[in-house]
Amino acid sequence: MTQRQRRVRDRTERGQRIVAAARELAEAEGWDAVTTRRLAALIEYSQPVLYSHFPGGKDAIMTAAALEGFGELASALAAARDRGVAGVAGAYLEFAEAKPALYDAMFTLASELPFAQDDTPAVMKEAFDGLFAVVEPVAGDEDAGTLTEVFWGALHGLITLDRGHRLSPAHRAGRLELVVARFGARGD
Amino acid sequence: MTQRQRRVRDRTERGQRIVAAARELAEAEGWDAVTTRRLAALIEYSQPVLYSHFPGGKDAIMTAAALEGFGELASALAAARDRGVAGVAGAYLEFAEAKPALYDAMFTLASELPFAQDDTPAVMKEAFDGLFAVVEPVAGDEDAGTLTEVFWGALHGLITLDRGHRLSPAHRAGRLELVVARFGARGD
DNA sequence: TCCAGTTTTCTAGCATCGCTAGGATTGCTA
DNA sequence: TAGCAATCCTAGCGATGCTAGAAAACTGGA
Repeated sequence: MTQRQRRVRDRTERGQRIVAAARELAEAEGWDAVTTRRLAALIEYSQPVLYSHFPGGKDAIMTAAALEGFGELASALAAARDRGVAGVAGAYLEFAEAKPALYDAMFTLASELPFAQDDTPAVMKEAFDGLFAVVEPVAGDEDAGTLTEVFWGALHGLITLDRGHRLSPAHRAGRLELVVARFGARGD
Repeated sequence: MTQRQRRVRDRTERGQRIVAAARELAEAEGWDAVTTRRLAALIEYSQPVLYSHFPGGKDAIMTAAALEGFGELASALAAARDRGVAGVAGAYLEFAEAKPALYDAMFTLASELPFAQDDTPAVMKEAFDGLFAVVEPVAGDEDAGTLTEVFWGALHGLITLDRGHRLSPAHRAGRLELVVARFGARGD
């Protein structure tokens, strides 16, 4: 029986290696460079092995990477929770800047990951809660959930626009201050 | 000489037909469905003709479509200018909802279009000015340009997150109200 | 009107992509 | 050790963006 255990362990390890290789390659050269052939070469197996781990193919691998990302984002936000809105906003931007390809997988691509629904994965809810926790105290009359969504949207929008070179680099620090100023205080 | 004039006119007309066909197909089936072969079939010419109009290939066609989009967005924002921050914000969201594929081409894809730089196309500056015009009066002590960028980021972020089914549909109207409430008034 | 020369257009093909069927190889069980 | 089952790989399909070189159409001068 230990043989069987070792085999399943090897299998799960290989699945993780696939995702890890995909993330590494994506951060280095972008998701377009993550092809099934290169991925297979990196893990030193043939292409079809990928599909035995992820029947959904490349999209499923990206989704798996995105889920890992939500876990890491949730941790980063939780660690900054005691530094309030400014701290959490900074941690969010820092995460997006440190792992741009992963951030893309989480939000821009892989849109079949459901959010704000019953079957939303737990890590995604935890990430959202990391924002909610610091927004809720300053919500005032406004609905805290809605305000969190708007706060999140502002951070996300600034990140994607900035990445597309659509914002002035000179205003970069000022934008963070302004988001915090507009969302970190009671709005009534 | 009129022969030559007719020829160049036909050429530019065909170039516009290419972009029009790309936009139509993209709105109907998404940008992935916009292949050079289908595009060539739609304009009733062979594939290489596309490259005589747009040497950059598919990316260049999408960029041309995006530029058209910036012109249309600028018009929409200008028309809503007298309705203040709320009106412009509403017009922006309306534009993004009415032409989702075009909006993607403008912001998510085609990121080689430079913004906030010297060689930024005029239509892009006009679109930005459509936001700036209503934000500037309520900037107070804050830098109006930076505030406009944050306002823009909030709108853009909400659009992209909403499109990826990452926000609660029930809060949809509330989010617009909240953005306006947080950005439509002086923040000092 | 006809014939070069130029411009425009098409046919055919390359490399690469995601993905999969079917055979070969390996490991497990009796 | 023989047979079975799981695993893996080779080979290939259709489709993608893009391009070289042949074919066709148009141009302007005798």
